[in-house]
Amino acid sequence: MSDDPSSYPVAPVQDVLHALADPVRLEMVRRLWETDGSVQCSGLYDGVSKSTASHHFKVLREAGISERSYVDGVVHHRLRRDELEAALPGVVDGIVGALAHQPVR
Amino acid sequence: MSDDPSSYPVAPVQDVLHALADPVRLEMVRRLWETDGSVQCSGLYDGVSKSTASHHFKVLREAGISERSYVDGVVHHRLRRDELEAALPGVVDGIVGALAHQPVR
DNA sequence: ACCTGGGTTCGATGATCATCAAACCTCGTG
DNA sequence: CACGAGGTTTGATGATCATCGAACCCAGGT
Repeated sequence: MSDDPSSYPVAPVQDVLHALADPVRLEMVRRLWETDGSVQCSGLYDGVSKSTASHHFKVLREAGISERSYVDGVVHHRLRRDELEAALPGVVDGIVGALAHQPVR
Repeated sequence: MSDDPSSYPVAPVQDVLHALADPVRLEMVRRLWETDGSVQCSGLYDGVSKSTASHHFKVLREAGISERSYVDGVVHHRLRRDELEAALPGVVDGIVGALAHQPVR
């Protein structure tokens, strides 16, 4: 019912960093990263409630990191790779890459 | 007085991101970035008190981002470029690069 | 010894934020 | 229409954290 857009321009670096500096959101981004295309909400988190997850999706969206779409009446998310790469070349790539080499938290 | 080390290993990605996701610290890193070598504390911030700055230095140090040294009885800081590049290739580079292209906050 | 300049630590305060449950919305299907 | 599955919004709560002043420490100089 809200009329907030399904995507925003990539926010200033600082806001993007803030969006990524949370374990739940970082994991969401990690899962989005390894999926080309879009994923259903429910597949992007565990360990937190639906409402908390929804909050995190909003933060990611408003930072211009992810984008929402409706597929078969169900909400999907995808990573805005190209826009991110244009605004912050190498950054998300490097972050997700480093995530792969370190113990899960 | 404290006996905390002058440098730490680069922390997990998430902690590094948290350390960078603050305007004061990000500016400190930006200034360190454009200086090869070490800088005196006082040259790395403005707009906050000494105690606040000291707090931010500690966060950066504990995340393994910067390193402390004593030159002429005065505290200096330098960016741990190589260690950061090894742990998070392209990340700090990309962040500071993006900072240059966006309005100051 | 006294001061001063440059940093740090402590304690307190206010702001931000992650989290949840409950109510709500919106489809699609029986 | 009623119901349920999947998300969102709201309001409240507790935790984290940025910020400051004040006290402190540690050199150098006078």
